[in-house]
Amino acid sequence: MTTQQTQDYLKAIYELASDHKTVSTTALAEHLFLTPASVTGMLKRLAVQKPALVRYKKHQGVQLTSLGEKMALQILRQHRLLETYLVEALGYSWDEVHEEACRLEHAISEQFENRIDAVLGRPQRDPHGDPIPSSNLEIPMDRSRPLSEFRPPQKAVICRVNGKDPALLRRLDKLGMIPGASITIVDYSELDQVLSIRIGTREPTCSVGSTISRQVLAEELLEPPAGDSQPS
Amino acid sequence: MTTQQTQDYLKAIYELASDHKTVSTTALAEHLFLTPASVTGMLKRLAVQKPALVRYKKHQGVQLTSLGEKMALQILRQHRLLETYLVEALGYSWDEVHEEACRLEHAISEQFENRIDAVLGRPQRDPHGDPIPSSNLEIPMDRSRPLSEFRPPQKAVICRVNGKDPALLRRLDKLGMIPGASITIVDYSELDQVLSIRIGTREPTCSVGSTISRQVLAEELLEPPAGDSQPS
DNA sequence: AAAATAATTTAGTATATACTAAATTATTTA
DNA sequence: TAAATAATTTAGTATATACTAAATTATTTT
Ligand SMILES: [Mn+2]
Ligand SMILES: [Mn+2]
Ligand SMILES: [Mn+2]
Ligand SMILES: [Mn+2]
Repeated sequence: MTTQQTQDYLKAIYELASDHKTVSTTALAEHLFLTPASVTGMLKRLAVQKPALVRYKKHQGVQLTSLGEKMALQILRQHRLLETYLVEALGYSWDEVHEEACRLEHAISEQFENRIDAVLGRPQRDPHGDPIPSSNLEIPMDRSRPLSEFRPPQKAVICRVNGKDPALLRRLDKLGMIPGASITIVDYSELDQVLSIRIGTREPTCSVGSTISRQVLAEELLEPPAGDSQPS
Repeated sequence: MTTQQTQDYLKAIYELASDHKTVSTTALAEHLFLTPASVTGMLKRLAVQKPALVRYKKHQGVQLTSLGEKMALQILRQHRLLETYLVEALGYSWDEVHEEACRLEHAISEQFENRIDAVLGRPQRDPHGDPIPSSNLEIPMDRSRPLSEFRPPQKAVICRVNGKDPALLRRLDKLGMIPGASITIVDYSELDQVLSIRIGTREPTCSVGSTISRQVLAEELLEPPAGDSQPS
C-alpha cells in the first residue's frame, strides 16, 4: 500500500520540479515542513522500493520515475478535484480548501473521485486556476508567467495563483485578483518592485509588492494592432 | 493528536458495548480484524494515556471513559453523516458507503462536518437507519429488537440494519427490507428459524434465516384494538 | 477439583516515519 | 586554492502500531 506520506512526498516533488528538473533535499524539506535528515531517509526508501518511485543519488537531488510521476499526478488530480468540489458544492472559500483537500486526497476512493468529477462536470481548473489532470493523467501546460515579470503597459489575464497561504488568498480575493480577471499594468517601481495594476476597469488601481506578484501567474494579452473587435 | 487507529478502536468499543457493558479483547480483535495480542497492546496504551480514553484491567475487558465515549460519538457522527452524504449527494448505494466513510471519517474537519450536516438538513438517521449523534453528541435510543425475536402474527416497522456486509445489504435492498418498511410476520419455523415475512402488501412473502433476521432491527407495531383510524 | 479448552497477556520483533547531533560533501568567497 | 559557509547525509534514537510464538490466566468439562 502507498501511504499518505509517500503520496505527499511524490506530490511535493512533482510540484517543485517544474519541467523535469531535479529537486533538492532542502527544498523538499521546506515544502513539507520536515527536517532535511528526515527527507533524506524517505527518499532512500522511495528510491529503493520495487518498483522505484524516484531516482535518487546522494547530493544530487531526486526525480520522479515515470511510475512516481503517475502517482503524483493521480494524487494531484484528487487534490484539485476536491478543492473544486469543496468550493462548488460545499461553499468553502478558496483560502479554506487546501488543508482540507490535503487530508481528504489520501482517503477517497476512485469511485468518490469519479462521482465528484461527474457532479462538477469534469472541471479543467481548480479554484486557484491550477489545471486538473484528466482521468488519464494528462495535464495541460499553459504559458503563464509570474506577474512580477510584467511591465507597463502590458495587459494580461490572471490565470492562476501559486501558494496556499490563506492570508495571501484572502488578500487577492479582496483585490479581485482572481483567475479570469483582466488586468493592465499601469506602473512599476524599480526600487521596491511594486507593480500598479488596474483590475478590469476598476478604480483606483492597486499596488502589489513582489511577494504577491511572484505568486500570481498571468498570460499576456496582446493588444490587437488595429480595429475594435473583441479578441477571441 | 488522536490517530485513525485510536478513533477506530474507540468507535469499535462503543459499538460493541451495548449499554455500558465491558468489551472483551477477542470481540474487539474480531471486529477490527486484528490479533488479540495487538488489541491488548493498544488497550494498554489507551488506558495509560492522560487523559485516559478507556478503563482497562487485565482479563476484564475495557470500557470507555467519558472522554473516550465523547470521542467515539464524535467519530460515529462523522461516519454516519458521511454515509448519508454519500448516498444523498453522490449517488452511492447503501452497501457501498461503509468502507468509504470509515476512511473519510478520520480526514474531515469540523467545517466539513458542519457543511454536509447543513446540506443534508441535519439528518437524524443514516442510510442503514442508525441514529446520527447530534452536534452535541446526544444519541436517541430506540426500542427496536432484532427481527429474529418476532413471531407471527406480529406487525412491525423495520428501523435499522446492523452489519456492513455489502452482500447482505444488497440482498435486503432487493427484498425491500429497508428502514421504514412495514412488515407482517406470517410464519415461523422453529426447526430452521426461518421467518416468513410480508413486506408491505407485497406478494409473495419472503423468507429469511436467522443470519439475516438477527441483523435487521424492527419496532413492533401494535394493532389498534378497534376502529380504523391511522395510528399516530 | 483436575484436566482440557478458551481467552488473554507477555516477550520479542518488524515497519514506517520522524527527530537531533555529528560528520561529511559541495559550493562560494576571499 | 584555502577557508568559510551551505547543503546533505549518517548514526543513533523515538513513537505508534502491528505481528508471532510462548506463557499465563480464566472458564468449562469431566
Ligand atoms: Mn496530503
Ligand atoms: Mn489548488
Ligand atoms: Mn475508520
Ligand atoms: Mn451506517
